[in-house]
Amino acid sequence: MRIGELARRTGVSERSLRYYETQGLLTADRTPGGHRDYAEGAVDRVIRIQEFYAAGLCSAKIAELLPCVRDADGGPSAIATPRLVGDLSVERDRIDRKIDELRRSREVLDDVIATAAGETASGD
Amino acid sequence: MRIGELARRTGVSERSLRYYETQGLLTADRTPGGHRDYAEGAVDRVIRIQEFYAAGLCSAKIAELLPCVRDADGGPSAIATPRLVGDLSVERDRIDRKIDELRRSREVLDDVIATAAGETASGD
DNA sequence: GTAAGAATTGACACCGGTGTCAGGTTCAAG
DNA sequence: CTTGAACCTGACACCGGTGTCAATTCTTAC
Repeated sequence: MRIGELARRTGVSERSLRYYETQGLLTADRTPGGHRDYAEGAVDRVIRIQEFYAAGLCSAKIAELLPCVRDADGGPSAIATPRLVGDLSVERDRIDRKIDELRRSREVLDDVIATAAGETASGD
Repeated sequence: MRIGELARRTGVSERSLRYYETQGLLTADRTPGGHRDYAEGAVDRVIRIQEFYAAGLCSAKIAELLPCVRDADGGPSAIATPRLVGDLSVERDRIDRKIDELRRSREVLDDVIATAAGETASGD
């Protein structure tokens, strides 16, 4: 598929898709004229990339990590090197802490929202 | 307490503490010479601010939100306006989605790490 | 062949919290 | 006093994924 369709199907801008390619996260065949031609699996891959970005990983880490991830299409996946495993463990711990932080903030927001709702309802 | 101590106790840089003040997130008395003098509650407040930042809220939203948060010292808290409640609900939903994303990424990382560990252990 | 839509590369800018440096002032201990 | 640590303000820069514009080129349907 072409970049426009991939952008539409993933909700990711064409700009970002091209950027991913420069970062070694995403590959595409080329038409004789030079237009990118993506495989079907690119959709899942792009979504995964976005998740990793959202998790706070940088392009370089994602580039190392992606080959080790079992895809939906079950291709053979690489085995992470000990160094990468160490890095990923650090990231995982960071993510765990981040989730806790988010949960705390979420609860505070909920509390503020609930309090306002209560005041509105009872009117005192 | 002085800014140095607050920075040490919260793990937040002096630079950031001063920045928070410009954003209306944190106040401090001043010594006759102009040095900041923080109340004891500043520690909790700074930690809360950091959590909100980590949750993806911008300074302006945090500034609106903070007065409505019930502090540990139980001072009277303001009631969020309907507009703010709307904004916060949007933020809360965003945080919920983010937590889900983080969880997914965390599982993938765990999988990669576990796979590598298994290969290392069995050696095949 | 031609026109319109889609894609290409390249460059510049943004966001916004934080790091850091400079030059000057205040504080506290001797 | 004096001295060194701590603090003050102001300014500049960064990060790094993304938005956006410009000038070309490719594709496709008529």
